Amino acid sequence: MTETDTQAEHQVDTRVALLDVAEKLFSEHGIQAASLRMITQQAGANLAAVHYHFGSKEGLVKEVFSRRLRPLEEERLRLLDACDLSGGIEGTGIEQVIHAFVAPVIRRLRESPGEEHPFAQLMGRVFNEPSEEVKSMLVQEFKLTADRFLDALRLLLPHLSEKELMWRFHFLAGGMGHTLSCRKMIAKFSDLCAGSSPEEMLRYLVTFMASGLRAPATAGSDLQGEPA
Amino acid sequence: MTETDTQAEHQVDTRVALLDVAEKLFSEHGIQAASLRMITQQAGANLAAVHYHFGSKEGLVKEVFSRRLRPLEEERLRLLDACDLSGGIEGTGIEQVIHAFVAPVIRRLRESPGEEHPFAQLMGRVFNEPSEEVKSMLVQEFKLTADRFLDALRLLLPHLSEKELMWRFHFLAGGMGHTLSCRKMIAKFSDLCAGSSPEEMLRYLVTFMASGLRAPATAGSDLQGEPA
DNA sequence: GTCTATATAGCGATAGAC
DNA sequence: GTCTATCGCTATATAGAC
Repeated sequence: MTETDTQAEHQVDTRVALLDVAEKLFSEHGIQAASLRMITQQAGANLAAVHYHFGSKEGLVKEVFSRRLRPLEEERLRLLDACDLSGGIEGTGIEQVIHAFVAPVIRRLRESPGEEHPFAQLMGRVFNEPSEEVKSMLVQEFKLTADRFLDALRLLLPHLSEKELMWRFHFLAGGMGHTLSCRKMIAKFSDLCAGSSPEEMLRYLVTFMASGLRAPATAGSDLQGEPA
Repeated sequence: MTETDTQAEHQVDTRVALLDVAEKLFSEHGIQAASLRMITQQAGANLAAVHYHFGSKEGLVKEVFSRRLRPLEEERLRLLDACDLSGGIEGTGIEQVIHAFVAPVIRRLRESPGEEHPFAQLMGRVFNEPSEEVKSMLVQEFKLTADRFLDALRLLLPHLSEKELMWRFHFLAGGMGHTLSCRKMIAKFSDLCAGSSPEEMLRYLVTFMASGLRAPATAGSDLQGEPA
């Protein structure tokens, strides 16, 4: 290993180390609460390195997210393209679409075996915490994927109004997001959930959400099941 | 109105005003980002008033939550007691239980007509952002209600394993939490959702979740619908 | 109970040496 | 590219007058 190699590696390492540590600390303490001093210290870098590599804390935040989201959304769309939608509501197309949406997230959960993957928890935070600027970036990042998945679901569930279709998609996304990002808190409610592998949870999720999506359209005005 | 009345009211007003403004600013900017300076200024109170009334920022945070959660959980349990579970999976018991869980939240959304109710958005944050101390308080606060609802669902869905029952409850809670707390962000994805009233969303939610809960138990080992 | 003033500490950002 | 040193600002918390 030559001296220039070592230097070049150190440069890359600093940048990547900052992203890794930022991701971890953002997920543990929140974006606002994780200071650049904490991040650079744990990454073995200097405080000024953040501004050299990313310009500002905001720049670091954006790169933390897009580094993970870009390949994730790509994989989702690739799996969606492979789905067989010809069976309509009767076929397994709905299960396939749900799987295409959720599995790429689950797969990444498994990448850090034995531990929580920081980004999964961060994804849970992301919709509630960050600045308006980051929020807009995320909506933009998700909008394309969401529209493509909605197209697929519209094809499979033509009996639903556009509005109800949209809500059902958000029920799916919300149920997934909550269960993935709050695994530690869910574990506090029951040891059983704590003992579930991500794959096992995925199977339960697909069953539940597929059945929810297949439900008949909601009647216009009667409040179903409301106690007298 | 006597002078002592005015003084007494002012004291009460200060405390309540601090809670109201804190709730609003916590929901808008996050707990960490909402400073005591912002809160006391908007509440027309002095910076030191927070420490007089609540001891610390942490004390203020806890009271903001428990002030809303105590009556909310009470109402949920009251509605749960009124549910008719005798019909089993065939009856409307499932719809009634979901309604008992979600309606108290929806009703509070409607209390500030035309605006977002700050607490609904705050509830979305709550699972992801706050300190460990606040988190533990919340789990404790929710555990009793969760166990009671799980008892009801266990009665209605005896064919489910304890583990799958637990997960389905979290899918329900997550879907509800996400859609309620991220209404503004959901609106960015589609104008249709932005135009839905809370009551309309509740009907869609009950339809979807009831169907999800009623789904047959997941088979042990086959990954349903996974593309070949 | 409410106020002013201040103590103590941490923050993001930057200038400039190396 | 990395470092030290520091600026300017804000935070929570508290002491003490009224």
